[in-house]
Amino acid sequence: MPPTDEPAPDDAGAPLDELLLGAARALRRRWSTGLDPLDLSPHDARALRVIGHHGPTRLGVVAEHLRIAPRSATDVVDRLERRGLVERAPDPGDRRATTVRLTSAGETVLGEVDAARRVGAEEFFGRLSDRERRTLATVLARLDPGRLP
Amino acid sequence: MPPTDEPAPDDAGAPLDELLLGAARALRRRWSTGLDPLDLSPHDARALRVIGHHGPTRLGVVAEHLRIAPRSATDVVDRLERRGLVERAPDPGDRRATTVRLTSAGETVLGEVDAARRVGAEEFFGRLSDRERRTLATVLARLDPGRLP
DNA sequence: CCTCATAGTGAGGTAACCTCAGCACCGTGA
DNA sequence: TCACGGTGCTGAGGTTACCTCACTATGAGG
Repeated sequence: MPPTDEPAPDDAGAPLDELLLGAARALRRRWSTGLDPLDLSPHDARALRVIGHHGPTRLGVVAEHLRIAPRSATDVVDRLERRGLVERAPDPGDRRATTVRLTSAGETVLGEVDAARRVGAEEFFGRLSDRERRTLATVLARLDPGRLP
Repeated sequence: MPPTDEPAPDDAGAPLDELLLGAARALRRRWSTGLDPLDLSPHDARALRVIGHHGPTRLGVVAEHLRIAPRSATDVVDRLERRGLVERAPDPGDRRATTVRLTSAGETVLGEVDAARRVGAEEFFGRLSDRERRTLATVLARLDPGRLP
């Protein structure tokens, strides 16, 4: 066995990267169970939030916000449109482009999604003190290259 | 499969959960580029580490450590075995069970993986102070339900 | 116009999971 | 001692969330 500073993986010795990925995985899992009654995948819910929050937006912009390839945004929007939660409309300024916006059904569901998200996050991050949460938010924000000045 | 290296705009006042998922995503991306020269997916590299650091282990135990279904561990070990990095052997104490351990090639690669991981994590977590890192580790460990007593 | 870039999408692929069923084997309890 | 429910692994087959590549329709500059 190569020389490493590993104690036991189950204990507090796990390295930062494993911890980060593990926590993200756990969160995703919990989130997805919280969304079960809405019959929405976490990803679609995320997309719904982006679209709702940014008003009528181009597909490409949605892709950027979700950090996925434009082609993948097409799929996401397809799914949401099939569910009647969003609708496409031609961009008046550029006839190549398509804008997406929430339907009223979409806005309703978005409300429920936000509620579920809040409850799930509350449950997940519940074991942390307010101070720990603030610290976590600060530190994580600094780690995400997309949000840096 | 080179991940798109988008600058990626920010999603307004991102809440804790988005931050966590975003950071994990960014880390995974960086990690995977760091592993490119080894021709290993992050996942397989993770499995290699678990197997290497636990000596000959049962498949089921590997699954537990990776937090995946036992069936999925079979796939991971299959891939690693096909690459000649690990080998299966019958568990002497239980003839239903199979143990996995690194080959010598596997140990070599594990060394490189560990090095790459350290470099990548260093780069990724580099903007944090030692104190911030320690705090992050503590907080994340508390968030991971898999590690609770 | 002609050319080149850009927005979205069809086709087709991949990775990393999952469940479910089945087989070989284990430990128990009557 | 042996039937039987539980356990460890795997084959078959599915899902999800992405990807690239090639294409069409459009826009913008010379």
